[in-house]
Amino acid sequence: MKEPLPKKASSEDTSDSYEPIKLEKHWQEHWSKIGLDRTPEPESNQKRFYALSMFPYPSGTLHMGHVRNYVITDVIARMHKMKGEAVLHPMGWDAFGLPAENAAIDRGIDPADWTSKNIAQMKTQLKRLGLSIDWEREQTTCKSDYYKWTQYLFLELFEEGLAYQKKSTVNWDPIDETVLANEQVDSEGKSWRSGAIVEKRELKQWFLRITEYADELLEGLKNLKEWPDRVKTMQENWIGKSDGLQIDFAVDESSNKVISVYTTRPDTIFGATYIVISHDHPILNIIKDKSIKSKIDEYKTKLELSNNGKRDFNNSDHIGMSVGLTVINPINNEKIPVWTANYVVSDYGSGAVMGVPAHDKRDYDFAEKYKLPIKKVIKNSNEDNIYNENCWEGEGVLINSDKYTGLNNIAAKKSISDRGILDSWARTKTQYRLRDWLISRQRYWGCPIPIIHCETCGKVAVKKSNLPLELPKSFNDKTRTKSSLSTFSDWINVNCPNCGKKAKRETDTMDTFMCSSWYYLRFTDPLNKEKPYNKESANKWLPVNQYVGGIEHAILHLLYSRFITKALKKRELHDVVEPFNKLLTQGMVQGITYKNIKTGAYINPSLIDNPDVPLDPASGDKLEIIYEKMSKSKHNGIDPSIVINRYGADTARMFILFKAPPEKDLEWDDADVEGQYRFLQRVWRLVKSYNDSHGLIDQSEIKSDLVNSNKNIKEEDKILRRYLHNAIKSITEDLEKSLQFNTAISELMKLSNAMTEYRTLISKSIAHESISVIVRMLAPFAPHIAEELWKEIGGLDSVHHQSWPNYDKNALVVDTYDLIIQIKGKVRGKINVSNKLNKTELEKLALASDAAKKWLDGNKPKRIIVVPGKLINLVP
RNA sequence: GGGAGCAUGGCGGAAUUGGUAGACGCAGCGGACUUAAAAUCCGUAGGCCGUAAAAGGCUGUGGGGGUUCAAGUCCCCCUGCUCCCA
Repeated sequence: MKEPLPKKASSEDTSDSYEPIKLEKHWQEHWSKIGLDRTPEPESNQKRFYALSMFPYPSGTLHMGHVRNYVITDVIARMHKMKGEAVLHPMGWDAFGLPAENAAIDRGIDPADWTSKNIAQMKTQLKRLGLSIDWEREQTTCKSDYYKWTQYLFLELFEEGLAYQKKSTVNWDPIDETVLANEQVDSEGKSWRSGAIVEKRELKQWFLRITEYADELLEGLKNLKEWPDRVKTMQENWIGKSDGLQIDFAVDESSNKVISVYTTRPDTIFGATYIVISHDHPILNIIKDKSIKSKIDEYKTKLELSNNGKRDFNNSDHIGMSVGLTVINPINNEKIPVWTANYVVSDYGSGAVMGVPAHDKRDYDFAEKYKLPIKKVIKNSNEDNIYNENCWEGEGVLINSDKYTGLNNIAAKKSISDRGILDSWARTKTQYRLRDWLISRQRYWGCPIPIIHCETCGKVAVKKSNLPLELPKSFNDKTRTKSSLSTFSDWINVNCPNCGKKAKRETDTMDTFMCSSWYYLRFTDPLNKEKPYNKESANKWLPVNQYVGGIEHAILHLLYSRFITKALKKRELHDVVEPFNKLLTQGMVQGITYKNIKTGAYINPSLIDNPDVPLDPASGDKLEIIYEKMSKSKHNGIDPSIVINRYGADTARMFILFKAPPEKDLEWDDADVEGQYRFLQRVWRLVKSYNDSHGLIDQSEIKSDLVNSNKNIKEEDKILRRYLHNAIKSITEDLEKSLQFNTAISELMKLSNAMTEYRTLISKSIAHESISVIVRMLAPFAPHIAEELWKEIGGLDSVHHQSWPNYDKNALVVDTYDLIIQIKGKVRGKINVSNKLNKTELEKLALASDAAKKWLDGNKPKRIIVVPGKLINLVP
């Protein structure tokens, strides 16, 4: 950050210069007083618009990513308000979660206090941005007036059979000491939060049956026309639908037992040289041989100790053993051995697969390692693909496959399936990659699961009338060694609501994604004391018209929310099918970063003498200048408050919108911020000079955009009106359709430049029209300066209560234009022509032009293409 | 390994979806104002050739090929980067 802006020269009249800090404070106070941002009760015929940003985790400080997110939503919300729509633009806090708990443990304070302090701080920072948020609808997920309803909705799911507890192998995060859902473990087997390698543990956990909605969630993607394809593809892959076949292999040692394997490649069945089952497959129980049994136990221990948390199966590190059983391949009665291996897990498919090493990479790796036979059954028809010819996963013609030999593998797939189904050793099965959503967390700072475990009655729901089930207080009791509800014995021990006998409360809390998967519903009816929300309110406002947030939630939050919406619809709590109609995933805000390539160290910019040739102050090494996501450890963060203190919120807003299209990463650059500040100053001076030359506007001139027309006005007026109405047209499209704020602002700049140029040349009425329009169009982007200028030009009421301008089609019409003359596709000249000329007339003029004379050498063109309004191409 | 996307001046980025490439801004350069600087205003600007200066020409959207009167935009191949899935 450079030195503070220089003070204005004392000779200047201070009342006349742009002082953003003072002005913004004044208007924010005023708006708050008049309740400008309250959500209106929509009139019956009024269009409704729900604008929503993903609500933040209250970490305590606002960062630039937040600023970008909320400013984007704010511009959209403000514009729709001006269009006369009833706008809902709320904000809340995703306030449960581990950072609060960890901070609280470190400092011996209550996470609730830590959180509310952070919220207060961030709210102050947010308010300085001048966001048109209706704070009366604020929600905080860790407050009991919110989590009461999270619990209520959990019970709805419980009643529907969508919430259940089961023992299973789960992802255990050893740093955060809690389990994680599959979505929350990355491809390297690391926790999305702590980054620790996740371990596998057998634990009893609560799940939500999201798999029951797998197909609906997949199908629903097709209707989300205004979601980025990228996000839809990610969800589609995550759900991972596959149509396959379940094939029974009879166990040779036990006449009435079969192992059912799941496969999408029945065409390779003749290549099966072994069967692989998961380590906990039920068939293992039939093994009598003690030495094999003890070996299997040894293997299981090894599996647990290997700490191989990598998700399910990976190409490397396959381990396994033969379990001493034999099965019969139903297609050819061949006997093949049964193995167990860590690349097969019990909760996917049937926990068993057939090993076809010649045509499956994982099977191939495993067979190589354990010297199992490899049998090719499909010939690679693609001659080019000679690499790794031992394992061919593509298409081809069957070989070594009895009567199916010679068939194309697609056809073979069908006939083998048909045969299996007919002989009843196979049936079709649709399989999903998606697993049920694990929502249990063994931590204190979360929403308690409202279930009581009774020895007689089993799992009993807390009565809805007894909600909220509040978290126990006195968190910082020094006697506790673990930060989990299981240590609060007073709280745990209760009487069963059913039979009255002694019982215990569930001590798991819910995944915070549960809290955030329904907040958009609560915003529609935020103060309801009887229900989570009123059905009519939800139906009235949802789906969210514009949702804005980071791409990192492409799967997690967005998939969970879609599921919850569908599940609650089934409970008839609303009629909403999809929660978010249009989605914008904004890019990161990156800061300039100085990195020493040799040591990998990030250098604090304050230690660098010459930013153009940065050197490591410790070693003298040349540093690399890169842009990376802002973070403390990289010393590249820019604090929004500092920027606002220096330039004001309007400049910060303008910069962040102008610098890059919203979905792209944005590089913070102080020099560009200055540029936006200068632009606002130019507009400021422009308005003053219009006032001086043309006087104040009259309110009646604003009521209708069409007070002026193009009839009987002078040429300069026509030209400026054309600029003006072109700007209205493209800015409106940018904000309504393409969400291109950068080009919208550049249109504002062009308009401002033209208005400066034509200032003294135009009539008063055109001056008034253009000045009123530019101030109104500036309002969503830079609300404070626009409000001040609105007052300045003589506007009544608030600029934010004015209507968004409509463009006048007639103003866009040009009388003459430059027709481009191309010879053989190259631009060789242009002629000014009337827009009334038809193709033949244009042709005639073009042929007579200097360019044509020069480049055609008197020859007649063979071909002439005329694009009226654009160009003419003469092809000799 | 599979899939998706991207590649435009010194920089961020535009380009009506096949029709004047480089809008708008930043940085730069030249000038005005000023004792000077800042701020502000005006001008200039893809590259190369050409000219005293112009005029003018050639070339140009990662590289190569193709379709078309016309390609940043469509098709094929290659290179590089990013993301997702293994």
